Formats: sequence, C-alpha cells, structure tokens
Amino acid sequence: MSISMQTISPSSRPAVDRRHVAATSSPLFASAPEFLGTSFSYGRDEEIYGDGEDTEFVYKLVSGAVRTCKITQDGRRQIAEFHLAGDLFGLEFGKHHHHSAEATTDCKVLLFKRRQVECLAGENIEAARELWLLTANQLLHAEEHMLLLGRRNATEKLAAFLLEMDNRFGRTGTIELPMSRRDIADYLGLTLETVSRGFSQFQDGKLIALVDARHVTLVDRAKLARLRG
Amino acid sequence: MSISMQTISPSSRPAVDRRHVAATSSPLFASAPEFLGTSFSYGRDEEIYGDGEDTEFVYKLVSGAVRTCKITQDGRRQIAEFHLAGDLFGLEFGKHHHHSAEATTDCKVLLFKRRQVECLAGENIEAARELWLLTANQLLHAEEHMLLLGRRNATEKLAAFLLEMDNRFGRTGTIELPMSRRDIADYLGLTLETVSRGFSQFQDGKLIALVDARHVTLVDRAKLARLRG
DNA sequence: CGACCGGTTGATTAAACTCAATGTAGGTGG
DNA sequence: CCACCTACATTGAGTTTAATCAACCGGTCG
Repeated sequence: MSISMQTISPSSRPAVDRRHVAATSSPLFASAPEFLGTSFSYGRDEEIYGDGEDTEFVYKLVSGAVRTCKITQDGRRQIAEFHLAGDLFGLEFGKHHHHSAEATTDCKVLLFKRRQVECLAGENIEAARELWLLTANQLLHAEEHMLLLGRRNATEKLAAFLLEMDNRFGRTGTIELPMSRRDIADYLGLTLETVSRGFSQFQDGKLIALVDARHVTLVDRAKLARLRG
Repeated sequence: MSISMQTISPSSRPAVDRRHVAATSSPLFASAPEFLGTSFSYGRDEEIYGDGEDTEFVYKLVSGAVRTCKITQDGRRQIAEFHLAGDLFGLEFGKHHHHSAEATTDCKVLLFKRRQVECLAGENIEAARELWLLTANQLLHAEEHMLLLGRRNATEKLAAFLLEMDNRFGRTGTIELPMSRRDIADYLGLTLETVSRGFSQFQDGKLIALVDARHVTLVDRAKLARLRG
C-alpha cells in the first residue's frame, strides 16, 4: 500500500485511504476520545505539505521520519527539525504553512482536519493549551538550534546532533539514523562532505562506531558531550 | 528616574515603581480592560531576565530595544530576536525562561504577572489564543532565522538584517539602529568585523548611506532585496 | 553487467575569523 | 575649554575552517 502512495501527486493527498484510527492515545487529543484521524502513507522524499500551502491538516507521525524545512530560491535548504514516530507536526496558528514537510524515510501518518482541531481548541481550554504547548516546544527547539547554527563549529554541531538523536531514540547508545548525510548537513548548516569527515574523525577518535553509514554507536558519550560544549 | 533604576540589582527588580498603567491598548490583553501592568526601566546592557530563571512576568516593551539570547559556556552568544517598542516578550509556556533578555538600549517596559496572564488564559479562550499567537509568531521568525543562520552568507545576512529593520521601523528608509555591531554580529552569526566590512561594502556600492554608525539610509532597497536572495 | 546513488576521501579554494592597528565620538576631569 | 580616556567602529594582514571540486568506493537496481 505504501508503495502505491508514493506515486500519487502531492495535491491529490486527502481523499485516499479512509481507514480511521482513534487518536485517544495522543496527548494532544486526549480530551476528545471521539476524535479520529485518517491514516496515510508517504514514500521517501515525498512532500507532505509545501511552504505557503493552506493548512488543511495536522499530522501525527506513526512511523518513519519527517523533516520540516525551508528552501532558498537558489535551492539551499535548511531543515528546522526532524520528526520521529509519535510526534505531531504541521500545526500552524495561521492559515498557511511557513515551511514544507517531507518524508525522510517511508512513513505513516495520521491526518487530522485542521478545522476539527481548531473547533476543539475553541471550546476546550485544555486542548487550546496543548496546541500552544506544541508550538512552544517547537520554539524551544528552534532557539537551541539557532545557537547551534550561528555559534558552533562543525565538530560541535555533529556532537550535538548525535547526542540529540541518541536522546530521541531513548539513549540506547545505538542509533539507526533515518536520514542521509545531506539531510544531516542541511539540518546543521554544513555540507555533506563535512558531515562525513566529521563522522570519520569521531570514529578515528573512538567516540563513535559506524556499523554502516546509517547505524552509529556512541562509544564515548562523555567526550561527545564535552565536544558539544 | 530611569537612571536610578539602572543601578539596582536585577534580583530586586519587582517591587519598585508602582505606577500602574492600563494595558487595554495591548492587543494581547484587550479582552481584559481591568488588567494592569507595572512600569519599569532598564539601563543599557542590563539583564531583564536570565536563562533558566522562573517566569515571574510577561513584558511589554514601551520604548527602547531588547535582545533575547542564548550563551554557550565559553561565552559565545546567539541573539534570537530583537524586540522593539510595542513588542511583548518573556512569555513562556513552561515555568522557566529558556533564554535571557537584555536591554540593548535604555528602555521602559510594562510588567504583567505571569500568574495573572495564565489565569486570564485559563478562563478566556480568546486570551489563550493570543498567547498561542505570540509564541507562533516567535516560531515564525525563528524558522526564517534558522535559514539565514545556516544557509546564507555574510552579504545575504546583512542585506536581510537591514531590510528586516527597515520593515520593523515602518519602511521609512532611514533606520536608527538601536544595537551595536557586536549585537548585529551575534544576531547574524558573524563577527563584528565582518558586519562592519559588509556595511562599508554596501556603502561603497551605493546600497546604503551611513550617516554615522547607528544611522543607516537604505539607498537601493531593490538591490538589497536581490542580495538577500 | 553497467548505471546510479549514497557515502567517503583528497586537493584546493574561498569566505569569514582572528589578531592587530588605527580612527572617531562622547564623556570626564583638570 | 581642552586633554585625555574609554568604548565602539573601521580597516588591514594573515590564518583557519569549511566549502568546493573531483575522484573513488560499495551496494543496489534495472
């Protein structure tokens, strides 16, 4: 099923796959057990929504990974955030998205009508707070990330990235990276070559071990934390 | 009065200057005409609140300019945003500030008890929405700024900065910069020397005219916009 | 099998940083 | 009032970091 989804055009998104799933497990919509989401799948590199588009839906990521990014006219890209399973994304205060979202891996999402979410927030003050929390958490991350982008060097950026990913995957020490070197570079404000070189240096310095390009083991977390600053 | 205020320690902030001012003119608190703020002044470079501190107040800037920033352990600084007269700042979803705020110039603010703001938002859904809007607008700016920090070169950063400031001062074409070269550098992720050189180049290229270091006239806005990308 | 994609590595370049000197305006005190 | 001092800004010279350009490697897919 997910394969057939990859081939559809982004604009034809909504009307497919009517399999409804209860959203009661979501912290956001916990207050409305009757609230339902539509399941949907996206293939790798498929656009979920584009910068400037109307905000029809709010998305909850079930599996896979999603990047939200902005692109300059000449194609330079900055990834603001990676979303992993369980994350909500695509919520806007206004009518339009101010960044685009793309699948970094094949992924499954639940779609919630923005109008329904708004309605819920309009009558339920707890729900309204949860929407605010969601935006506040994104801002929290953005402020930390601005410091990284503006004031940290390549080594520090990479150490910070590895520790962030380790945290998000539950500090298991072994990370299965759901994104390419280019994605990492566009997240950290580097080139993919610099990312690759950095990983190699970390490996030479016994800070990490690369099982393969996508599987990293953090060998010396303390030293990584020191490098991050 | 403002002079005496500059000399007090940041921790003794609250209990001084009990002159209350109605906040009805504020779009945020328009729904609560009885809501009052306490006027207060800060001297240049004085800290208004520190990173990690409890969020006692929400601030409305009456005059002057404020920077919100994060600092690394070794003293590198990233300014997230400049706030100008009329702006609200210091609002957090959580209990603690996740950045510090400092006066870039002598400035006057109105302080609102966070508890009161929370209370208001707890019963008034419109007020709750306005808090969300405030955070959402900060996020909007942060996402744009991440693109600038991660993917734009010094020239583009400076052009973007000048156009942003021009916009915020009402597109008069002449800007009285309320911040130093170092502040600009820490906002754009550059050094102050690079900022200075950039301004000089813009002046040589007849894009801007520098009356003095703090007074810039935008001579060729179209070319600046092209440089920004 | 060959093409392609993603990743790694190497050589060179360029942009911005660092260090340093000089300039300038505002404030203070003799 | 002028001399001096300080803080901020500008400019220059040399260095460093990360970007660019390019080659190569290994797996996968048609």
